[in-house]
Formats: sequence, C-alpha cells, structure tokens
Amino acid sequence: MKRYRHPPLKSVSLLDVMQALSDPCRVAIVKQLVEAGDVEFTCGDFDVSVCKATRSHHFQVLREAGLVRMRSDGTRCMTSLRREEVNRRFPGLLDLVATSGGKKRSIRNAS
Amino acid sequence: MKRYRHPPLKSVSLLDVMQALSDPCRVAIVKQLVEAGDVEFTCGDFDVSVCKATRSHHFQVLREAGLVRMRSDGTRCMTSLRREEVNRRFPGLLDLVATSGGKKRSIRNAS
DNA sequence: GTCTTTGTTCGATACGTATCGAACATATCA
DNA sequence: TGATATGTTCGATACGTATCGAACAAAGAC
Repeated sequence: MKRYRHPPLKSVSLLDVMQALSDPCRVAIVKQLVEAGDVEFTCGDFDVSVCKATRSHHFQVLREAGLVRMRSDGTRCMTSLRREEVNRRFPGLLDLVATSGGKKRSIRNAS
Repeated sequence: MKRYRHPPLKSVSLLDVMQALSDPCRVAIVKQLVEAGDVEFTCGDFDVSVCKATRSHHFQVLREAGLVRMRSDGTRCMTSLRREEVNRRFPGLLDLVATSGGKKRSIRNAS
C-alpha cells in the first residue's frame, strides 16, 4: 500500500505550478480533471499516449506541485483534483486551464 | 535598427505562456512589469543577475509568448507589458504573477 | 572619424528532464 | 498457490534549454 505525500498548498510557489504545467502531457491531464466534475480517475483513464513509467513520473510532478491528490485502492491509484485548495491559493488558474488551449492534436506529437 | 516580431495573442497557447513562465528569471521580469504601471523599461533596468546574452534570450522567449512588447530606441530597447491583450486572452494570469510568489531570494540562486 | 553604450548572435557547455524498457512491488482473481 | 493487473523504481538515453564569453551591430557622444 503506497503512501503518497501531498504538500500543503502554502508551500507551493507559482513557479512550481508553472513548471508542472509547462508540459503538454500534464496540461492534458489537468484539463481532463478540471473539465470532469469532482471525480476520481485511475492513472490509466487519462488519454495520454506515453508508457506507464512516464505517466507515473508526470503524476508525481503534479502531486508535488499540489495540483492532484492520489490514494491507493487495491492495485490501482485513484487521482483527483485538489480543486478547492488550488482555487484558494491560485485563483483563476484552473479556469485558465479549462478555457484556454483546447488543441485536440495528439499529446504524443504535441510540440 | 532591430525589428521585433510580436505574435498575435490568438496564436499563443496556454502551454506557450506556461513554458515562458516556468523560469524564475522570466517570472521576476514579468512580475516587475506587472507591478509597475504601464511603463517602459530598458533591458538593463531589470533586477536579474545574468549576463546580457542570457537576458536577451529571456526577452526573446517572453516576446514570442506574447507577453511583452519591445521597440528599439537608439542603442537601447524599450520593453513593456502587453497588459490588455494578455488580460483578454488569459484572464487572471497577470494577477497570479502579481500576487503569488513574492519570494525575495536571489534570482541567480533560485532553485 | 574614434570611443562608448546597449543589445544581439554565435558556439560551446552544463544541467534538467521527458522518455523508454525492464525489473520489482502489491493487490486481486482463479 | 500461481497468474494477472496496476503502478513504482531504476538505469540509460535523448533532447531541450539556461548559461556564459566573445564577436558583432548599431546608435550616440566626443
């Protein structure tokens, strides 16, 4: 049973969040989370075409940036957005991710 | 007389902006611009301790991300924030840069 | 004209990190 | 028990990019 570490949003800087969101794969993940309601996803649910090792890495980055919350459930890990906390610490950020962009090209070949 | 290229904000994606703001040096520059009024700065006016070649590089990135506008004036180049346009394209983004962070550590040694 | 100032461009280097395959860990299922 | 499914960790690799010094360009000042 893996225990995940979740930093308090207080200790996360804007730079941390910007760096986390400076990768097309991670932006796609967060976008999917923002657009869905307050739902939990498994890592495999996300529409990103990278191998599972890379995916695991991206989730770690998002976790350490305070953006997502993860918990083990059997062999899977459930991932959800830390919506309230992020909205309080970085007002408007998630709205930006939701509304802007919207390019529907392949994640893999995103430049 | 150097001619600068300024992309229309329409052609700038959120990812472009996030990547531009994922460097401590560039965040500091934008922060300084946001906090000042609608003023023009010369490149040397910014409080970043990197050599002029590196600085020139950072301004190019910010320019191509649609965040700043530059014009030649004699031997200097005047830099200003594209405030209205950025606010229209990415509402709340500049507010985030202004309010969040605020770490007063050295840019050079920022991790 | 020469010198100074400001910024750009170029080449080289160092560092971070995105990516993958393979091995491992853990929980569930048969 | 063994087999399967889901993630994590590790080592290696490739690529991007931040950084610098040096050379260059252009405009002003003398």
